[in-house]
Amino acid sequence: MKFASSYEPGEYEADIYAAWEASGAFAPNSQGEKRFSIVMPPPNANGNLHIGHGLTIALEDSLTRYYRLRDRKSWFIPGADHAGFETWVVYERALEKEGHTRFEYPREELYARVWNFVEENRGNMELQLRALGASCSWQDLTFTLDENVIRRVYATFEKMWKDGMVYRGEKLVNYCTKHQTAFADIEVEHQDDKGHLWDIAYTYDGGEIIVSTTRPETLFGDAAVAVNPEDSRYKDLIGKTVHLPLTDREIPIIADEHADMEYGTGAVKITPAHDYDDFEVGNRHDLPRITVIGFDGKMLDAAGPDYAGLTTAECRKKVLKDLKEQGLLRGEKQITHSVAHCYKCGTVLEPLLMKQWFINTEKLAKTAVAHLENNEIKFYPENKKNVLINYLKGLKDWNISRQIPWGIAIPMFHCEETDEWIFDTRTDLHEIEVAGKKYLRDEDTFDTWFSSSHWPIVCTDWEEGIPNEFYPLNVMETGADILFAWVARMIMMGLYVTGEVPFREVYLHGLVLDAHGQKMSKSKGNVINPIDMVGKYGSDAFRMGILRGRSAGMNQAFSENSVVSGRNLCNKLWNISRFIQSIVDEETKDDNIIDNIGVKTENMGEDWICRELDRCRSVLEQDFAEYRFADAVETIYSTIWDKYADWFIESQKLYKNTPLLKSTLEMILIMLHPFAPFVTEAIWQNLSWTDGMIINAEWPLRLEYDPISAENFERLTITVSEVRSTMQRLSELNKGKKYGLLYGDDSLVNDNSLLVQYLTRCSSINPTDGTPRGLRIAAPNTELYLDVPEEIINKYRAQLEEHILAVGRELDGLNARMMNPNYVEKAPAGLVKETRDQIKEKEDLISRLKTQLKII
RNA sequence: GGGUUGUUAGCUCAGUUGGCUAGAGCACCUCGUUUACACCGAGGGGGUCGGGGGUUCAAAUCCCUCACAACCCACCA
Repeated sequence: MKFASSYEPGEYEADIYAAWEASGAFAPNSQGEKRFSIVMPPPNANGNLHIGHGLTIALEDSLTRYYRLRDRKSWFIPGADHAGFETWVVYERALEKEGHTRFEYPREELYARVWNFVEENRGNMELQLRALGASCSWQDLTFTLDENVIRRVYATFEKMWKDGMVYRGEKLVNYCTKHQTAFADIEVEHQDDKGHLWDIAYTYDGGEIIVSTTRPETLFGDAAVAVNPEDSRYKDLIGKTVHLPLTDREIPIIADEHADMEYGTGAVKITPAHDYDDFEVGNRHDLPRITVIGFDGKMLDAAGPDYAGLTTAECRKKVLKDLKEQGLLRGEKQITHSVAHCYKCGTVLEPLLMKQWFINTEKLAKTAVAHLENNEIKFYPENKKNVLINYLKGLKDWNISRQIPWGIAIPMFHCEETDEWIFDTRTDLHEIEVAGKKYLRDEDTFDTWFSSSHWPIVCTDWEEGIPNEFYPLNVMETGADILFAWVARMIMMGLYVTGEVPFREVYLHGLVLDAHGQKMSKSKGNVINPIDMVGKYGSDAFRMGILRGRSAGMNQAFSENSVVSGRNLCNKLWNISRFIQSIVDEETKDDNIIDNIGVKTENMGEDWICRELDRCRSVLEQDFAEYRFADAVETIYSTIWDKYADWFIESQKLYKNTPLLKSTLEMILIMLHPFAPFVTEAIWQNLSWTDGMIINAEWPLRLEYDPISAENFERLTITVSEVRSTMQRLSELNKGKKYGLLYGDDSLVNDNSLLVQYLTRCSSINPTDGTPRGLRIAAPNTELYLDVPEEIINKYRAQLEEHILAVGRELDGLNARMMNPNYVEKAPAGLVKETRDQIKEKEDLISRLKTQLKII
C-alpha cells in the first residue's frame, strides 16, 4: 500500500519538485498552437521571500500550470533583482559592521565587492521559490544585471539621447544625506512630523516684514521675500528690498501667488535652492539659487564663517539663538507638518540642487495614455486603468540618476574642456578618448526602475525585426502598490522600444495584511513567513489558503485558517485516492480487471457526478479567464469535498464502477493541480494505473451524462438529507434510537431503496402496507415515512407546528408577490413561473407536514 | 486638498450584468468507531448586508447623503 492514512507534504514535496525540474516540464515545450507567457516580478537576488511573494507565486504559478494543462506553450520566466538601493543598504550596513565606509573605496571596487556579496547570498530565494512550487523555466532566469539587460537598457538610452528625450538638468532632488543619493519622487515617504514655525523679522528702512518658516537655517539661501499680489497689507512694499538677518545681504520683496495670505503673516521667504515651491518661484522671478547645505548635510561657506561646517540641526539652533539676541525672533509655535523621509533610514530628505539626468516623459506618457484609452490592456481590477491614466497625465520628468555604485552605470562621458557629453557603452572604463579628447564617465547609475521597465522585453529576448512568439506577455501579475513605479514604466518603455504594449492584461494583487488587517512590518513583529507556513501545512495548503478570500487589487488579511482548510483538503483528496486505489487493488487481486470496458455511467449517482464535475470544469475555465482565483479554489474545494466525497464516493460503496472511479479521480486531480501541484502529483505517482506526471496531463474534456438521471440523484440527495435531519431531531427526543423507513408510491425510493437505506443509516426500508404510519418526510415529490411510535411523534408535535407556521410565512410572502400586478407584468416570465412553482411546492409541503399531524 | 477602495455570521472573506429562503472556510452546539479520511461523518445555531434617504414589481447589488477604515497622489513657508 503506497498510501499512508494521512498525507504528509514534507515527505513528498522536495522529491516531486526535483522530478519536475529534471524532466524539463517547466520549459515551454508543448506542441499546442497557443502560448502563455508570464514573467515573475524579480525578487531581490540576495534576500528572502516574504508573504507577498508567496501570493505572487500562488497566482502566477496557478495560471501557468492551468495553461500548461490546457496544452499551451507555457513560459513562466523567473527573475532575480539586483535591487539597487535595497541591496546597497544591506551591503553598506555590512561594511559598517566591519568598521568601514563606502567612501574608502573607488566605485569599481565597490561594484565588484557588492557583486561578490550578492553572489554569496544568492540562491536562498531560488530555493524558496521551489518550495512554493513555482513551475518557472529556470534555464531562462534573468538577472537584472545580465549582459543582455544592460545591452538593451543602453540601446534604449542611446535612442532616447538621439531623440532628444534625455537632458541634464539642475533641479532639486530628494537627497538622503546619510546614503548620499538622490531619490525619485515616488521613492519618498512622507510622514507627519511635529515641528515649529518661527516668525522672523526682516528689516528695511523704516520698518520690518515678518516671515514664517520651519527651517530658519535655510535663511542664508534666501533670494527674496514673497507676498501675495492681492495682499493689501504689503502692496506698497513690493519692489523694495529688505535686510537678510545675520548677513549683509539685501533681498527684494516680490509679488507671487505662492504666498498664501491666510497663512502666518502672509509673507514668505524664498529659498530656491532648498525648497521645491521656492525653486518654482525663483524660476518665475529669475532669482539666484544659493546653495547653503552640502551633500553631507553640513552648512557650506555660503552660510558665512560663523555657520559653515555646522550640521543643519546645529545651525538651526545657532541661528535661532543669534536671532533672539538681535531681537529678530518674534514668535514660535508648534505645528504638525508632513516631512519627506528616506524610506530606508528615516533621515529627513534634503531638497538639494544637483545636476542629474532626466527623461522628458511627455511623449512617453502621451503615447501610453493613447494606448490605454484604446483599451489595449485589460486591467484587473478594472478601475486601476483610470488611476494609471490620471497618473500618466500628470507625470513629471523622470530623474534617472542615482549616486550609488550598485547598479547599471550611466553610459555618458563628459569632456571638461568643451563641457560636452557623449554617449558611449564602455562603462567599464573610467575615462575614454574620442577624437583626441579626454572624456570622464559620469559616476552615477540608473534608477532601477529605468532598467526594470524593460522587463517584459528582456525576459522574452525581444529583438527588433525578429518575430517573437512570447511578446507581448499574456499577463503581467504584480502588486498594486507598484502600479506607478513599475507597471506604468513598463508600458511606456514597451511602447517606446517595441511599438507594442508589453502585455495584454494586468492582474494586480493587494497587500497581504496580518490576521487583524494590519500591515506586516518587522517593527510590529507581525510578519508571517511563507516558508514557515509551507513547513507547517505544506506548499499546497499555503497556496490555496492565500488565494482563498482574496480579490484583485485589495489589501486583505492573511488567515491561517484558510491554510488549515487547504491542508484538510489535501488530506481529504489523499484519502479519496487511497480508497479508490484500494478498490482497484481488490479487483486486481481477484483478477477481475474490467479496464478495457471503458468508462460508462451505470446509475444516476454516476450521471450526477459527471454533471457536477463538468460544471466544475466549466466554472474553473471561466474563473481562470477572468482571474477569479478565490472563486476557483472554492469551486474545486466544494466539488471534491461536498460532492465527490460526500455523495459519489459514498454511493460507490454500493455500486463500484471502477473505470469511472479511476477516470473521475484523474479529473479532480487535474482540476486541482494548478492550485495544489504537490499533492496531486504525489497521488498521481502513487496510483497504480496512471502514466507520466500530472504536470503534463491534459485538461479534461466535456463529460457525457444523462441529465434526467443526474437530476433524479439530486432529488434523492435532498430526500436523504431530509431523512437525516428528521432523524437527528427525533434522536434528540428519544436518545440514540434508530427507525425504519416506509415508502409509498415513490418510484425513486422504490428503485433505490438500498442506497437510501445506506445513505440514511436507517434500520430498515420497506414498502408501506397501504396504510401509512409514522412521520412523513417533508422532502418534495416523495412519499416516505419514518416508522416512529406515536408517543415520540407527540413529543415532536410542537416542533412540527412551528415548522408549519414558518413555511406558512414564506408562503404568504410569495403569495403577496404574486398579488402584485406589477410584478406579474414586469418581472421576467421565467421568474414569475418560478414563483408559482415555489408557491405550489410550499403548499404541498404544508399539506405533507399536516399529514404528519393528522396521522397522529 | 485630490483620488481609489472598503464597511455582509464570532473571525477572515465570497456574492460576476439588480431576481430562489444572503453563502464559504475557521470557530461554536448536538449526535456519531458506518469498507478512505477525527486533518473525519451526520445534523444544527448564528446575519434587519455601516446609518439614513431615493429609483424599481424587486436593492447586499444602482443613485444621493452621512459615519468610519485603509491605501495612493499632491501639499502644508
